[in-house]
Amino acid sequence: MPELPEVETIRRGLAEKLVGHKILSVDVRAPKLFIGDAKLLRGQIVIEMERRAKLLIWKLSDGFLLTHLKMTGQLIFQPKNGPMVISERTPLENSTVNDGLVIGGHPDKAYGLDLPHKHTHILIELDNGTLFFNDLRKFGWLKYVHSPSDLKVEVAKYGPEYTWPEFSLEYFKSGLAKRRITVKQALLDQTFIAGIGNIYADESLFCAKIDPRRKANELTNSEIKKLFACVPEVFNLSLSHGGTSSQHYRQVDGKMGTYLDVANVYKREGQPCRVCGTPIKRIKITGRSSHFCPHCQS
DNA sequence: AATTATGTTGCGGT
DNA sequence: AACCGCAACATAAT
Repeated sequence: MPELPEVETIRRGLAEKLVGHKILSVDVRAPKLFIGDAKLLRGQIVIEMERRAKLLIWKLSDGFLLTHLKMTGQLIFQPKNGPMVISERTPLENSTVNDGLVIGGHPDKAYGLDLPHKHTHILIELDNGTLFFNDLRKFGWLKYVHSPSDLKVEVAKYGPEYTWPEFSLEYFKSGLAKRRITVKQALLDQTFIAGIGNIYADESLFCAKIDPRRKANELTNSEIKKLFACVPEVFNLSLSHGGTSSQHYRQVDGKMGTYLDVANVYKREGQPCRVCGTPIKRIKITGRSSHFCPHCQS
């Protein structure tokens, strides 16, 4: 899925396009993916767009719309009378690339943004355009809740955001000390820190020069300190690149994120480490790919 | 054909 | 009781 930098990039895009606009209608084609009564969204104004962990929170004139994109969810906005935009992982036949956008190309591909397509499950029509929720694997969802206390329940499980004062070195240290799992698994735990997924766990551990297989409770103080600084550093770098378009992630306007251009380890198996030249290794840690430099992170 | 994919959750075991 | 590992969810690309 989109991790924190991707969801935050989407949040900024949605805020720019949707805040102040009115929802005219909602078309739910896959009922399982909308929890609550979609009809209640009709006529509501989008007041504010927020994010908690990897969850998007739309503040509406009456209630909240929550969206979780999980692994392959997309939210793509096409303004009224706007251009037909198709974005593909690789440019398609008969398409032209312009500033990260791919225009034209094959209309039937799963990743195409000639919308709606077979993986478009929910359409939200607003007064200034249409938002398409596409999700190849159908793990993602939208949920309407009415009251602030309902919203509170939804976000109660998440650990601190990396920007919060609650995310202190002391908190980080004591959290790691009580976990007997690998440091990689600890970073992925949303109840410990909000927003890290597979990409940024690997990238943060490279930044801190820590082997992902190390036990969380066996890290030295100086390693913990380094990792504590690396998490914000990596997040902020990715945000400045609009996130990572590894496969399905797209910005709200269909553009890809370009963090992969500067990633040190993620998806770089066999390629030379940017620091020492040693080939990057990929191993499994509890079922998930983990990329690291065997020389720098030993 | 088997493996892989940006995530979370619920179940059973320790 | 808290913690941990793993299957499950659904679909396509390689």
